Amino acid sequence: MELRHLLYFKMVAEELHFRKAAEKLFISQPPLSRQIKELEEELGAQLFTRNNKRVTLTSAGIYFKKEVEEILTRINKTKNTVKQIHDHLNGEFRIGYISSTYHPLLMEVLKEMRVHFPYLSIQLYELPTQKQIHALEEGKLDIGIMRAPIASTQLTLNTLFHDPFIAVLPANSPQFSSNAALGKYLAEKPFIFFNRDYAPAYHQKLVEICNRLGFSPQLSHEANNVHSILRLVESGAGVSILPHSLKEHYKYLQINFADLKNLSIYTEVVLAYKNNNHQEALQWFIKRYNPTPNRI
Amino acid sequence: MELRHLLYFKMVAEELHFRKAAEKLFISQPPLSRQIKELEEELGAQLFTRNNKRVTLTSAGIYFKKEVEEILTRINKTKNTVKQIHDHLNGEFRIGYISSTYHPLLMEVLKEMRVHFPYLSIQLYELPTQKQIHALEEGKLDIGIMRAPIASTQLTLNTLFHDPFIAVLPANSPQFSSNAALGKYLAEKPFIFFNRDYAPAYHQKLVEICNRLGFSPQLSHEANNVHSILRLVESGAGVSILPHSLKEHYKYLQINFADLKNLSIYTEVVLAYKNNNHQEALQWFIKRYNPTPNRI
DNA sequence: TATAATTGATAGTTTAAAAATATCAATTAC
DNA sequence: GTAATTGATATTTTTAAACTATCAATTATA
Repeated sequence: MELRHLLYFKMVAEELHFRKAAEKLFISQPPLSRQIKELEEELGAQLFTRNNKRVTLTSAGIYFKKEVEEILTRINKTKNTVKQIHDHLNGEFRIGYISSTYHPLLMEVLKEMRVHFPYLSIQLYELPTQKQIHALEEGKLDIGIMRAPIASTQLTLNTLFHDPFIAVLPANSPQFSSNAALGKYLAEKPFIFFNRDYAPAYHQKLVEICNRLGFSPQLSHEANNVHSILRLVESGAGVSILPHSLKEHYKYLQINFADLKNLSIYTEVVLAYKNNNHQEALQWFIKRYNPTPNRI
Repeated sequence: MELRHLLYFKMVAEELHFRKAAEKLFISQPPLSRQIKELEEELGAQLFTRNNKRVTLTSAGIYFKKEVEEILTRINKTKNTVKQIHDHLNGEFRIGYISSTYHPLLMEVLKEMRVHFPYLSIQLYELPTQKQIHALEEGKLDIGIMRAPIASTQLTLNTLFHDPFIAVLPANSPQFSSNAALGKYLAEKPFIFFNRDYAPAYHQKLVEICNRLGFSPQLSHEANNVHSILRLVESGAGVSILPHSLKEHYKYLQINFADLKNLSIYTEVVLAYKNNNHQEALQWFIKRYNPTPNRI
């Protein structure tokens, strides 16, 4: 028995007409009759009754039809999945990340990943959260490192860590004994923000922090990149508030950091990927990529 | 793609060695390599890595192996079931019944059955309950009409009806106003019983009825067939107690019947067949054969 | 009722593809 | 460094699928 027999049988069972079935199968009628006969002989069961004018399924044939349909469906599904697994391991793997991602860890993980998946072309894209969400939904990214909240039912989220905030000040700034004193200082300086459209939720969070510190920020500069903001602060262009985890990665800059005490506002950094995506490289990345700095 | 490809793949995946696999498949190595290559091309996925000395499955191959094994198992199961359905419809159907079965109904059902299942050879066997149980368990009967109790975990039971008992007397017997009067009459007559070994539970029940009527029967004759018992009674050889339902079917005999009042002892008539037997003819018979005389 | 049309089966031929044989290059083991 | 072992390749042989032509049986229609 071969799949051909099953395929031919299915068509005859649907058409209940050898000539029509043969036509649909793009073969002539005699070989079809022959194949069905062979199948019946191998099974040791009659599948059709031929009244020389009317073809009908026997009980065995009815059962076989149901089974064959399921088997053929299963085979096709398997073929597709196998192709997917292959492509996922031999194609591209696109990672999105936000500018505030801790790069040394990511670079380390990528180095290992290239050894594990030698035929996979791994690509990095620095993108803001909103753009990552769309790219993930459209299948243009495989995984994204971004900030909550993520409003999408198509994506599965995986919390990496909760990050508190810290004030970023020029090198000549004084020390502050309280949030109030810090607030007073920040209120009088030009405030460097992330672009509102670029990261709306993040922007909103910063406004809330300022309010809690007792002031409304003077929105003087806008940037859409952590590095740019830090460079602006260093040059004395103003102050800002950024995720705490960055402090460790920018020690070489001539700036001061000032803790915000007892302020339970955090930014949540997550891994996001499309629901039901079980591709091997993705699963490997999720398992391996676990920065855990300042985890709460 | 053909089943051949799946079968060949499975063997190579198990052996991880083309020559050994080819040997086990009773073909030479080159065509095996060719078929696997064809399969990989059709799937668009590499299934094996060949390091010119070591064959291993890729991730896609590992997945495919699991699926192929399940698919091939499924196909084999389907083949067996189809054969079974065919054989059950084109082979024999053996029905066991006890002598007290109401024949006109059974004959009517069989007539219909032969129309419904024209290729089925339907065979009847009059057998006592115990022999039917063994025959069913051994697959020598497909269904049995018999009396409870049936002590077998291999059989599924289907109650047909509960039958009370009735006394069978010669034509010259008087009328009785009470069970006590009847008991007194029966006590003095030779009692015709079913053979004890032949139908032990039934025999036991009759003894209990006699006790309830206030006497111990004189076991003069034994028979193993309802018709024989009735003929013996008709000839004046003695009296007996039989299932009530028989009264309707032996009206032509020169005998009297005497009801046993308020005696809640019944014999249960059941259909019995092997557990998990879903053969079409059996299911049809169970559904159709439903005598319901004296149902309680 | 006779004739034409339609059905699946059969016979014989052609074609495609699976399998066999012989051999190769690459690797491993000793 | 040599022999043995591996899967791949080239070529031929064999198998079997598919084709064409035709048939007998049945049904529809005039």
